[in-house]
Amino acid sequence: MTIGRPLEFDPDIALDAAMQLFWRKGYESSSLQELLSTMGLSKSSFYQKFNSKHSLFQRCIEHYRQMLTDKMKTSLEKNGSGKSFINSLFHNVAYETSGPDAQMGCMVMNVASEFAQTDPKIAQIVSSSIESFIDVFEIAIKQAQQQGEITSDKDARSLAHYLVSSMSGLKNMVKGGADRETIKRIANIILSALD
Amino acid sequence: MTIGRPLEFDPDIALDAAMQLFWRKGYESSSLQELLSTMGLSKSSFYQKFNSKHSLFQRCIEHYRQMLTDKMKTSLEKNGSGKSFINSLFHNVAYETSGPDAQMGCMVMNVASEFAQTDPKIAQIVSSSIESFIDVFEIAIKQAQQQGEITSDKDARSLAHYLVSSMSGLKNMVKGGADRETIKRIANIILSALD
DNA sequence: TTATTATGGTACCATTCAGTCCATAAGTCA
DNA sequence: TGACTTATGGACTGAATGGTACCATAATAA
Repeated sequence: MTIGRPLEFDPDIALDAAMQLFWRKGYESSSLQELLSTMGLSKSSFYQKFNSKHSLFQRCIEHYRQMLTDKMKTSLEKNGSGKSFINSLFHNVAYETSGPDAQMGCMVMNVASEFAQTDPKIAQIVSSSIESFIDVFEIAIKQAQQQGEITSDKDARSLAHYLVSSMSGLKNMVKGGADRETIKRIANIILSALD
Repeated sequence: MTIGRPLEFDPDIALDAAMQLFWRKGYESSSLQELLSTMGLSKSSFYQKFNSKHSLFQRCIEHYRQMLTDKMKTSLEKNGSGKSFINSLFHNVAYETSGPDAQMGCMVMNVASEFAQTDPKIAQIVSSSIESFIDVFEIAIKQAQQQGEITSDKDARSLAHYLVSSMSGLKNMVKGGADRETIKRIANIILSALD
């Protein structure tokens, strides 16, 4: 055991709460006050565990990357088929058009949009996070190719880039106010590139 | 002549300068001070001509919509071919990867990402702006279909939605740090949906 | 007990934010 | 000239920003 008074909060839970807020509102619009209340801790505790708003933000992006890639990988395993994993991923976007968690988009792309061009450190985290997403897609595509769901003459890496780009664009359309049916129609065209 | 002391600046030029800044940095990160210096006017003049930062912002989005749709329409006319217009539009994104004006993305999509979910008034402007872009793409597609460059069995409106979504995603990839060759490869896959 | 660390609270810091107010300058019209 | 109208520059305001310092107190381990 470490000496001294133990923490009264779970740093991981606090980090996750912060991530949710940053995801929803971005960096600038998430004030310290809001962070403290959603994380459920005082200013003292905050600055003791997380050095600053900015360093917390970086950790949140990493946390998001980890959470999302894990989620995708388990979903791929459960699904069995690489192709149907991809299909369901894109069609699920249609259900982000309404509800409490709607129009949040992808946190990494949100960050890229907010100030990837300004902050080199953040830009690097964003870039490597995108690479992680591409990697997962590539695994799914190669699996689909082995299963005969996608023709093997297509370059898996390029397709993976294409899917990340398309997913990002689709989520942008949701943010722009597109309705469910429109999203479904776009998703179908996107997915037709895999045939 | 109007009575009273004449304006010492051109409102249209000032508006365009403001748009450039908002485009580059978004709403929150564009401080009033920066706006004043790039627009080249004092605080008094600013608040006299443009009521507030927020109302100026709305006008800037409208201005962007107008500028971009005009640019696209003239480009379509000059190009003659609907298909080659679309092709060049997507391949030109590859050249936004470096340089001073790089990684600015589409202002409307940037705004959608920043706070379309927060501000209903802005959300409406964003939504109608996206519709305008879709309209232009639809014209280009129908023209290409008449010219036999795209098969007529495809629904032009859906394809237009798809192209806006794809363009948005592609620009996101640029912001995320993708290099020129990667963008070109993605663009080719996107455009293959039109074959 | 002693050492160590965490907590909540307060006060405070400099800076920045958008926005207001007023005296004055620069014009038009009579 | 002088009245009228609008534009301009600068000083000013009140609120909010992220961050620091300090405090008494509480909870653990050695």
